[in-house]
Amino acid sequence: MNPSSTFPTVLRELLRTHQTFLSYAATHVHTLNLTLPQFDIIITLGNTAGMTFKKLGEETLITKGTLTGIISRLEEKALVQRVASETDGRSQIVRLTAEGESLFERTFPEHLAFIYQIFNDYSQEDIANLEAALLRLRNAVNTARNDENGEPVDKGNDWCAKVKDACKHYQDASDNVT
Amino acid sequence: MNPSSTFPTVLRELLRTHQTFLSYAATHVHTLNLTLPQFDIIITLGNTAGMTFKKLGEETLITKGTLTGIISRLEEKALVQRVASETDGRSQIVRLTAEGESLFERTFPEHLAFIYQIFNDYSQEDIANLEAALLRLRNAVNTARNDENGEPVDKGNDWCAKVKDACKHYQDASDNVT
DNA sequence: AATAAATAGTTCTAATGCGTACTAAGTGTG
DNA sequence: CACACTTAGTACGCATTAGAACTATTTATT
Repeated sequence: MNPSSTFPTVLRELLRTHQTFLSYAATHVHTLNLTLPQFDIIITLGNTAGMTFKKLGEETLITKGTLTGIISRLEEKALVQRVASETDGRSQIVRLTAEGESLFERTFPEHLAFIYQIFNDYSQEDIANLEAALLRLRNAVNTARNDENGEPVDKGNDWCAKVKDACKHYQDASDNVT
Repeated sequence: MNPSSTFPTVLRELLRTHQTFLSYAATHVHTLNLTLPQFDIIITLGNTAGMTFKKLGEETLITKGTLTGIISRLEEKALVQRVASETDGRSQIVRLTAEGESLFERTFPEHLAFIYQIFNDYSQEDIANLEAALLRLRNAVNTARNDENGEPVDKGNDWCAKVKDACKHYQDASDNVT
């Protein structure tokens, strides 16, 4: 295959890296008898007076419908609790129980240490560059999405050729791996 | 917060970017009445004589247990079919039906075009660099995983200080967002 | 050849994950 | 005040997702 990267391969690498990282993080979290999203909630609520479902969902990237179930299961484990908001009758405040706080303080540094091993060979600059590259990609996706909704992007002949080229690379790649 | 990136923030950005991209890709795939994993299968089998479950799972990063269900649903839609392997009594070959081939040829270029809009402002070099950065991170995760299983990584005083520092940054970040 | 070990898929369970519909409560406009 | 409209969270359906247990088949070992 052509040595230069094509956009399908870089996106496949995004999925692969994401999955590999989650799998790694899970090996630690599962020793706590928690799922990854559950631990994410614990971490997010740690050192906090609690927050609404809406805010919690924004922080953890979990949709509200999914969040209801996760919080309920954490409530069954007595790690978090729902408290009615005093200022808004629609809102629930989710916060850690004493047991949840205790778990957070006991396991969070340990978890950070576990994760930190990934970056043994990274300098501060390396990390910053990686984050910038990811942010650029995310912004590019959002730009594409907005263009999709608004006026269509300019799709000249150049664009068509590039897509066909990328298509060819992609199919070459899937061909020679029998 | 400190302007330099910490490893929790870069990993959060990895999740965010991943999610944003999937969400974008889904807007197109859903117009085909397919889920993202289902379309991934179609793409992977396109221009191919078919492959075993094992290979298909490796290509698409889907575990075998999950794959069974996805293939069954695609079979119900008459887009793929299971064929017993002639060389190995345990193996099933999954391949596109004529209808599946047709769908692939009709929609794949269109899908690439949709995805390609993301990279409007990327040069070939930008893409290669991004892929390299992701690959490096993935390799770093795998290294950490192996170190975890083998002899423990050197955890001197330096390491401890870094974790505490990162911990502090992380908590600062979650504090100043109410 | 007999047995043990590994492999390929299926089945099953618990927990996301997303989207839609729904209820309750707040907000805005006339 | 009456009305539509928005918002916060829940309920539900469908499709993953990982992991463990299971069956059938192959491979390795003696």
